[in-house]
Amino acid sequence: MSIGGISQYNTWLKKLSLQFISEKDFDRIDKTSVTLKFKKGEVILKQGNQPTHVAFLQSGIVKFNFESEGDKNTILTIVSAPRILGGANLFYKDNNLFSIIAVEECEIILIDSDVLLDLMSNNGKFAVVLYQIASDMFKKSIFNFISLANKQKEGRIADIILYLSENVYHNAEFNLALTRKELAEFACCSAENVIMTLSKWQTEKIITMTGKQFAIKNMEKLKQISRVG
Amino acid sequence: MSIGGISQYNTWLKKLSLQFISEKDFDRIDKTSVTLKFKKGEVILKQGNQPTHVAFLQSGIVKFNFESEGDKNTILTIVSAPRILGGANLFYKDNNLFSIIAVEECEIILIDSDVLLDLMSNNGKFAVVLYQIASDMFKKSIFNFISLANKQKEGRIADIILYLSENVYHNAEFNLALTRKELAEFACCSAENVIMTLSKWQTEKIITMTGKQFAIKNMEKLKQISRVG
DNA sequence: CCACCATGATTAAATTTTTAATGTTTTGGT
DNA sequence: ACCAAAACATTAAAAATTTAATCATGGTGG
Repeated sequence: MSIGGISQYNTWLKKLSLQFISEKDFDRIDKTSVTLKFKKGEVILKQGNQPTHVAFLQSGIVKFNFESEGDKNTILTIVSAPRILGGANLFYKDNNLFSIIAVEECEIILIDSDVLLDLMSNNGKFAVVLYQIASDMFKKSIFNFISLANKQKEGRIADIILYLSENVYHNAEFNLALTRKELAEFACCSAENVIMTLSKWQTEKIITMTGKQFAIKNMEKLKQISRVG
Repeated sequence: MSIGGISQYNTWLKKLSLQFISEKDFDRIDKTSVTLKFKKGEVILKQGNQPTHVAFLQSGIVKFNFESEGDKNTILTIVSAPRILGGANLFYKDNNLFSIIAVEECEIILIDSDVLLDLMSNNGKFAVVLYQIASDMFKKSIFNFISLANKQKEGRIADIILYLSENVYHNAEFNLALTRKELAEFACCSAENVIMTLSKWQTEKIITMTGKQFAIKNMEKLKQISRVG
């Protein structure tokens, strides 16, 4: 677990920030930030804790996990670097609504909320751009919600596979870091449903799976399943 | 349908805004705004349209309605005045993700997006406060999502009844403006499920219904149903 | 190196939820 | 006030989904 400032990296965040704030202001972020490494399964931000930092995902993939009574988990979304995390209750005194957990090895930059809030307050353009990023995350969560509400099992599983391909791995072939159980928590169905559906799709040559290696072979068909629901 | 500026009203919006921006800047909003009245069922912002305005709900109740293929509707949320609407894709070039429809007579103030965006860009504190309002709406939508994902029929129906009581009508007794079908679209189940469940609860003395008049008689029990799912 | 545990896979039974069919009541427009 | 349309209500059958039971496999730690 390494500790240090941001400036050692030529980060997406730095580039973004310097379009709106001065080098001097960015130094304030830099000096109050900490860089950490997380292994698969480690909790980055814990549900119920008081948020004091905004997390920036420098590399890796994380899941937003909501734990309800009786060890029941729901994965709200899965995102890959580069990404600002914790935008949901960013600058809220409220406790974290969900945990953020590493799905594969991650580098995280923790930024002091108060420093960032102060910079936003003094720079409207910077605030607006962060607002737009949060809006975009909100928009994606609306799509999840709609998929869940309107589609059944197969449509939902198709949706999360397409989501992972398009928004996380940026490729039709990828090394899936998630277990079937996690896919089920993401698609909001039982692990059996995921297993059965994926097996079926493999025999229908829509996808291929070898171990963790995953490939969408018939994108059109998968999108059709998503549309039909 | 009346047309005019905002300043005729001593609005929540005006009070909020003047904490952060000058009277002169507020005049810019005022001069480019339009006030409209909508009757029950009328569409305020239409799904798929290009957003050019941010809507402020001055009075009344609206639903966020997503229409999917085959006339299937999902109600994402229901909100009452005073409230900023359209925060989801506020300042986005994207088309509206959903329609906003009056559930009962509403007064709406349409504010030019570009004017508001310009004021935010020049006033970080104003931008931050609008960011926080959008965050709060996001948070509520997360709760909807989680309810939908984790609970079945009865838990979900309990959740929307509690939501309406707490967040829309602010009372355990209210004159419900929604039909059973709309309740079903909100709880994501069939109208039959809503009717059956509400009837059952009435015989169990958890609620009473006489026409549109609705009363929660056993709040503890209803909350327990929500918890158990 | 072997036992054990997590993961993946398959099936049948139980449960939940939707669909369809039907009738009654309420509401809104003329 | 009357009529048609919408909303409300109930039931049974059909479909979807979860639960439970069972087993194979592969990686990990003692």
